[in-house]
Amino acid sequence: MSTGGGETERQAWLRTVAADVARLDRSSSAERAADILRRSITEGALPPGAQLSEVELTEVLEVSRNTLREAFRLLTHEGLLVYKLHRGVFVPELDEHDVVDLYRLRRVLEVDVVRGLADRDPELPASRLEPLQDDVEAAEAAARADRWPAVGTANMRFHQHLIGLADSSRMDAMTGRLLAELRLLFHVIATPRELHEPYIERNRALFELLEARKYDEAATDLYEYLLHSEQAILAAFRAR
Amino acid sequence: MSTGGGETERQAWLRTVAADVARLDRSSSAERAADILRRSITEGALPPGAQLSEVELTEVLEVSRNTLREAFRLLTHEGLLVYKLHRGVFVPELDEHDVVDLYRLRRVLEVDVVRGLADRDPELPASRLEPLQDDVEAAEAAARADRWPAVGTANMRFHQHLIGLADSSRMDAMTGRLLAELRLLFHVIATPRELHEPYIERNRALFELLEARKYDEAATDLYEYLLHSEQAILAAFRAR
DNA sequence: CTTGCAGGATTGTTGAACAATCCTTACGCT
DNA sequence: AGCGTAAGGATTGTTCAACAATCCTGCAAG
Repeated sequence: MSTGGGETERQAWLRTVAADVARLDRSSSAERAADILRRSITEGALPPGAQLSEVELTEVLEVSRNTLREAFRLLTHEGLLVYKLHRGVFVPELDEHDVVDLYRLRRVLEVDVVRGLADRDPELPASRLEPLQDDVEAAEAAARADRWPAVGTANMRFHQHLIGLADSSRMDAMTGRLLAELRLLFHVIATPRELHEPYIERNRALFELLEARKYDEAATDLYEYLLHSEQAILAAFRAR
Repeated sequence: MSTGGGETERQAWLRTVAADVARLDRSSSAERAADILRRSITEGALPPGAQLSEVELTEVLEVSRNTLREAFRLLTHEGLLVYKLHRGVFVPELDEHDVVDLYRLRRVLEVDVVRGLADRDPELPASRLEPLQDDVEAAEAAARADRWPAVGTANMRFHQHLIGLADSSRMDAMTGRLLAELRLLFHVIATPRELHEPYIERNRALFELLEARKYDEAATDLYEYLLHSEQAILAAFRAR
């Protein structure tokens, strides 16, 4: 490797290495406990409204109460848990107001990302779209296997990767939080198939528009897409 | 008060009461400690890069190490502190990349809020603009007294209240985080006057456009405003 | 100049203990 | 019976002390 090569190139490499190191560092007992709880919540094992007992979870997760409370704090700030002082932590119960709030933010962020891709199209290698393609194909495969929760997961990851195209760490974090809360909403809906099926082909259509570099068209399409999704969830919500 | 009056009216009232109760509940030792640290950081007493020793702060704040660590977690998720595993917590050092990232999000969120006001103009009472007017006048008063950090604080609150017009709790939280990080950036800039002075009258102009209900004009004005502010900070940054 | 190895300092985690608050139950009153 | 109230138990909030794991510093050896 040449030492006096490209200055910016070396800096970019240093950044990727630093990111990898940070990723390896991320392993404390509290975060491992949070990982387990996060999966339990997003997969529905802990339904909205459920209380998480401290003494019970210390035994299951094999961590001390203090460490468990740190895990609770982590998840609280992801929106997956809420604290009620002197009463404990609960899986939040979101309502229609939250649906509107969440989707407003999704529309703002995602549409802006897609529209902004036009400005930096030259510096965007085609390989950046590969994760999106993988997600689309994963959703299609899961649908063929009738595994609708997996379809929902793949669709979620599609949107997370879509935001990732903006190279904004803060947008990534916000989106992760928004999608986690959205999953909370999904669990109150009885029919996951009707909830996720329509968006498999809409995601593919969106992906192909991006591949064809028709960013403005993709943005307006995505806007309609998210409006439609919001209405679907609201309708399912009102039907209990 | 009529019991069978407006259904939605009563629900709205219940929501405000619930919000007040939640606000009163919000008082634990960890959050009080976090409040003190937050002020120390945003006011510059703890400069970027500084490490916060646990044993030292337990004595100053008179809380236990566990409670202090909960306060650290709170501030970490506000972006005011960063954890390095087995090394401690530090005040983050933001760079030009972060400036671009933060301002991109500010533009997206704030412009969307202003533009969205047009749709719900009828239901928006004029009193909602009062906090904005107060902030503008506070900034003008602080400027006359040569208190430029206070000008910066008032300008920040102006934008926080601007976002508040959207009635989105998640946007409020995100904006609080973004503005807190922005304050971190201000401390590396030597001349607070040149940094804040131009935006006193720009905020007033924006307020008057909102008062006149010229929302589209206000939105484009705000977009230019934020681009200008971003360039000013980047310029000050490159000049060390 | 780099490498490897103590030693000390700091953080990560645990367990126990006590105070504060909430929930439940039972009691007494109208 | 219905309702306010008080005692009791259970849970959370907070503190403390201790130990394990990791990092930083300085120094010696190659």
